[in-house]
Amino acid sequence: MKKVTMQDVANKAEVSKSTVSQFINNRYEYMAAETKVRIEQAVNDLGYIPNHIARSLKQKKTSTIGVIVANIIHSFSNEMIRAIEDVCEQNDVHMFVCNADDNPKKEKSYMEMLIAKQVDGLIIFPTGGNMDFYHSLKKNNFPIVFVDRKIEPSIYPTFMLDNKKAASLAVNELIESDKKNIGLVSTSISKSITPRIERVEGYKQALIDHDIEINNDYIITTERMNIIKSLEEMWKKDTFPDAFFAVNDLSLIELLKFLTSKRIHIPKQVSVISVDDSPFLEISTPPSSVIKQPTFDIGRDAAEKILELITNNKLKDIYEVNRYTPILIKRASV
Amino acid sequence: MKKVTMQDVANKAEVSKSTVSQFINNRYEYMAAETKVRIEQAVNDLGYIPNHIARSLKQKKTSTIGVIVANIIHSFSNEMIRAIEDVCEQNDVHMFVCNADDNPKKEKSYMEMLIAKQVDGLIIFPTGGNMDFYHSLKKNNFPIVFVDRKIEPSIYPTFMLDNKKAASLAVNELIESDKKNIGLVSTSISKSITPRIERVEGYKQALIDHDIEINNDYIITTERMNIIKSLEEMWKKDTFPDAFFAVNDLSLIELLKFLTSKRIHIPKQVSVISVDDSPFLEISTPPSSVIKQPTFDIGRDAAEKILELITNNKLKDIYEVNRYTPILIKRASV
DNA sequence: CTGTTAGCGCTTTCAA
DNA sequence: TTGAAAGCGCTAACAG
Repeated sequence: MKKVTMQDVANKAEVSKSTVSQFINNRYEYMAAETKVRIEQAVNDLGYIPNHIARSLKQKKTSTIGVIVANIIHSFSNEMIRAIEDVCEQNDVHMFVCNADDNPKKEKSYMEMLIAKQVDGLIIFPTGGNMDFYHSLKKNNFPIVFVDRKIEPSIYPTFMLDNKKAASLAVNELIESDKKNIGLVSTSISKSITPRIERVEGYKQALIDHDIEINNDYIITTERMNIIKSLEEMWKKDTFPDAFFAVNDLSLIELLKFLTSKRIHIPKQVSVISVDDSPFLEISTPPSSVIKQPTFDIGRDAAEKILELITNNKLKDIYEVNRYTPILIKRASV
Repeated sequence: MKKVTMQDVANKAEVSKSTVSQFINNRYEYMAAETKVRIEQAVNDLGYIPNHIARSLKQKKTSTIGVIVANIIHSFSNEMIRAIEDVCEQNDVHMFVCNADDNPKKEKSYMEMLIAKQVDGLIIFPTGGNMDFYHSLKKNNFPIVFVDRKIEPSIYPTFMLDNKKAASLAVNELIESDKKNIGLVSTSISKSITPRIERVEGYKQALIDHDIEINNDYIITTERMNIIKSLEEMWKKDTFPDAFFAVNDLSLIELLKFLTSKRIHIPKQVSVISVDDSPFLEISTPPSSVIKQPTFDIGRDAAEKILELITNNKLKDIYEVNRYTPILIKRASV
């Protein structure tokens, strides 16, 4: 496959390369109408598509950002991507999405790949496993914004949910419907993933605030694939929670699978509430109550921030973390 | 942000640019151990990351492919992406995923964008709205493979499900459990989307094969957002199907929403089966029986094919369509 | 074993 | 109103 270049177009239109370049970049100011037509003709005849990477090399920018999500499986990630896409589109910047799969190695390799491909900036859901790399990028003044999770100290702008609030909203809702033995289900927190940790803390705090004793036997924080096993073990014991707070959609799925398999009635026997909404929760039996993140706002603000950083290119030493207020959506599972 | 270049590394290590280039590309054959160490040192000190786009410009290839999915919402798309990713990784090629949102305009703009960014090839779930563009690319010998949907004539390799078989598997399953009035629900088929059309045809054929008359009142093919409305209308009539074939996961969701809202028991009153599996179907009530695509095989084969085309760069005039056999997964909804 | 050189396709002064 | 020339960061002969 032999690609058509600007030179080919120039030859065909019998003008110089630079004139074609002017044309391609819509700088018609000084261009004879007739020249314009000739070039247009040539472009169409040859099916010329400008080589962006040559342009980028020259301009030292690609008008492209990279987005690295922690795990694409979460419905939250998908919504965020949509929101970011919207503002990118409005600003004529492209975006590439990569999925770190909650794996710091993958995250790092994607960061390097995207930087090698000269993205102008990065939006990252940080796994937390690449502190040194973040810092070295910061030293080089490379624009990044974090989303969903924060790192300490917060050397880049960060946009995330008020997780404690989310947890207390959930626990309060459960308590109001007279549930007292409230369990928690979370996917693994071993990698110090802020939202999960904060939600667990928020859950504990909410219990304390209601003078309910924390029962560690009711708390499951483990790999997704082990959640059902842990629930089985809990089930075998003398007491079992009459309500659960699932810290995200994945843990909720596992929880529901377990509850269904045991034919436990929701909400009569066990109430359930989780963070993050997703289409399937409307058709689960019963439809699940959830704490929803203002995903769209978070995504939009993060995207606008990265574009601003790219333009201004002045990084502050430390940034405040921007927190967003969660919303309770009542359905029938509590 | 001022980027570190190969020249910077060369200066620091007191060698020439080309020597650094050798180093970066792991061509140590003739390199003095001591030089190697000095360069390594310099690379680390400066935090040098090679500029891929400069390299690509020179090499006239990016080792990157583009993937344009019709609609990322389908669970099928996600699984395909995973499968493609696997073979890319094994072959050290990067991949960029874009979502056409079932919109030919978006599809075209992504195609142009990716080609402008010099991807070496494209895997496309074609919307069917850009025939001219496909043909002009073909004329330029640009490597593409199609997935999930085909175009006529098949000028590029195509990998997709045996949709008629899928439909007949579904209908047979329904008939075997003594259901006779079998409805169909599909998202819009206006844009001539092969899988949906083929599944509708397959459904009709299967009914004919069983000497069951086709009742057009039982067939819904409309935009996702209108499905429930159409079901409502059907519901008001004298007769209502005792079973449904949903042609994909999205139409199934709508169908389930409707059935749930009417408190119609599945499968006692109405049986349900669909094409495409997805995690939420295990926790729906009851767990849904589905016709599963061998997604992994399709993705792998498509990815291997595009890499082959890129290497050989010899396009045939016409390709056969590769069909894959669907698998019935029995759960409790039939 | 290492350096010199040309050039990938484009943009951008500056000159004509 | 258009063209010539330099150069973005890198690779790949080839020379030394």
